[in-house]
Amino acid sequence: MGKRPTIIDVARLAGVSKSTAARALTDSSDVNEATRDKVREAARQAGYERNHLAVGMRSGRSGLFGLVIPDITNPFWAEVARGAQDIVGENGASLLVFSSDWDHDREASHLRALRQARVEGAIVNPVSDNVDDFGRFGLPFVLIGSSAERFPDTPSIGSDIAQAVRLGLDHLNSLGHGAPALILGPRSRLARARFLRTVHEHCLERDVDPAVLLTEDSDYTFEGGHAAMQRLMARRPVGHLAVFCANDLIALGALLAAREAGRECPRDVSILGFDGVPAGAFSWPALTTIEKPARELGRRAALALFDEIAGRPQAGRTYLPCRLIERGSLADLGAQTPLRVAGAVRS
Amino acid sequence: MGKRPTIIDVARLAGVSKSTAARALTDSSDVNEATRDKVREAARQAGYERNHLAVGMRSGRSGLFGLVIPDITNPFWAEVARGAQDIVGENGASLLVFSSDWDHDREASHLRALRQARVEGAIVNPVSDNVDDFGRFGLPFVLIGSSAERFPDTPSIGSDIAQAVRLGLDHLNSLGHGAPALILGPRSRLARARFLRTVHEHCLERDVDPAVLLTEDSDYTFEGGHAAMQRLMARRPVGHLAVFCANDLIALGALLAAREAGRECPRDVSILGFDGVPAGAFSWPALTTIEKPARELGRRAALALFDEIAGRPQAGRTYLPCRLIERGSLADLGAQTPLRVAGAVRS
DNA sequence: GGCACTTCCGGTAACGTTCCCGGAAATCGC
DNA sequence: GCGATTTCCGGGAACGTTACCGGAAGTGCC
Repeated sequence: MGKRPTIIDVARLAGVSKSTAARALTDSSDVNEATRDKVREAARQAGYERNHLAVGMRSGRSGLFGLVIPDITNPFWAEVARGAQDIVGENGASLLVFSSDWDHDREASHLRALRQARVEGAIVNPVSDNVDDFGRFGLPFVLIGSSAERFPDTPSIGSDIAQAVRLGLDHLNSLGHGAPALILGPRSRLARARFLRTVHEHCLERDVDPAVLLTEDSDYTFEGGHAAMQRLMARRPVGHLAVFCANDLIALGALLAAREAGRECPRDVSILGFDGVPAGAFSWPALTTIEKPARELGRRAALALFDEIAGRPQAGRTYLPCRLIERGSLADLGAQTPLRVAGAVRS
Repeated sequence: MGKRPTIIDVARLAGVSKSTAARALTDSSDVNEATRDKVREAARQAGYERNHLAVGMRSGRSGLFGLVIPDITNPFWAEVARGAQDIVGENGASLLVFSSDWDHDREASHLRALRQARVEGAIVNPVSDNVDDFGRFGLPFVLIGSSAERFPDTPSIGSDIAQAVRLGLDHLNSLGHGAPALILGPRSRLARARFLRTVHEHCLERDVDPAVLLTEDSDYTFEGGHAAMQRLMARRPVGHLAVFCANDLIALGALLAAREAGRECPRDVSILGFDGVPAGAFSWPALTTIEKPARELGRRAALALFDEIAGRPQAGRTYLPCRLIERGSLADLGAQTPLRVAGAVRS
């Protein structure tokens, strides 16, 4: 339980000055091979481990990085965290992880903690304008997630929602579905607007009137999806109903609502999710979905951060492509006239 | 992009010495109210934020804590992380989070990083004997999870597997099931032994011969559970089959296997999980399971760590009780003679 | 053998903070 | 109004590390 050995102890043990010990323990070339070995052996013997607090103090580089996400418990963000963790770790640094719960004050407090810990940089999913303060301190940071779009001037990484929506729509079309019904997120969310806009564009490109689109609002939860699907089915009681959900939780809720209503998936309804959460693989039927590259998002954010610190300025925003995961929740309607609104009564 | 203001800048701005500024900014009483306000105002104006690196250096308290878990991507461990994060945050400190991937070398490297960062303490799910080294450095730490049982001398927190198993068994009994079939984890795992032992005890207490127990080995994965359930059904092709699975992923795999075999749950088979993963709530039928108090585990581990640091020595091992979550995967066989082996052919 | 040059090493300062100590001023007791 | 006490503040050192500077040997060359 004695104090931890310092470089001075090592130097004494090796019979050299602390300067020489420091040189030997770093990669400095100004040191004799023999003395380097002697110092290394002394360090090993003393159980010496470099004090990063002191290093950070002297060099200004703490070896610490920060990550502020809404909730580490959310599988998407956990993947992001893992990706960032891996890259940061590969560079010999450590990651401080915080959960903001989408709360302004919590975020502010976490950002302050990060600054006080003298992190070398941070990855943040912004929930407010706190990040502006952050930049003002001259701290390098990279934004992540769809909410980062509000800050076009700072480097950020996100999944390519437009590409993802097109991917889903095209896949639905190829299976013989027309423009699907939509269960969207809350009107306040940026991602919702982008989602909807892309669907509209996709419709127009195919001469489908977007006004014919069937949409319901939800709140990104299982229960919300469940309720929205019930409303949807009430509006389209007959015919095959294809639904494109704004996330997987909604889709899972919709799946339950359909089954409760006696509408079997994928026979009577087709449900397409968006996210790629693990739970989607275990549902019945397993959920066909569009997977956001969560871990890669975290990796790329960390990589961008290192680039920025190294003086390689980053582009405004990078979009990473999403991937379709075909499982069992979509019906193959065969070669059938597409471009019709799903569930529309054919006269 | 200028340098960050130091306490000396604040002192100069307030027209006092840095000693006085330091006193004013901490909770020291040896300072006049007026000058304290003056310093506080100067600090605010300068945008001063205490440098925790320097504080840690001087005081030996870095304000940093470590968490080493197998995988932050695993929902159980994410919950643990969240619990620890919350408690650490409430105490004004920050948490360094690492994923070991159950790998010896990665764990060793993460523990070294923690020591070099001069964390004040760590919470570790041990995958090897690396933690022994850790203790030797005099660093306070708390173990977490079932693998911590190998270290009876160091404080650790885990879920009460024996209580959980009894809870499941009793519940099954109350629903008219006899001793259920078991899908267990790998033979190398400690948790498996404890699980099996408790089932045996439970049987003996009720004059059931444990030899009659139907068991299959698995590997804690969805695919493993799927395969094990197929073997189980081949051994008991008729009658209601109740299965107690060692974790939820296994249970979800078993659910799929049953459905594929045309055995409907909960009509023909009853499946009980163990863990409380989110995916269990979204399956069909939703999985009845025994929930480990993951977040509370993380909270209690952090609390125990603070206690230990504060000089309040911790007990060897603490077991936290698990909770039954009733959903839809268990049949109610009614008041029927219990204590029979589920699925056994009645002659 | 003298000079320039390289190689290697030790001393010192600095990073930003807090703690200890001593001293000046103010207050108190009589 | 004078010593004793309290209140408040400044100076200096220390935490562990690395960067810089200067110097002492050793080497090569003519």
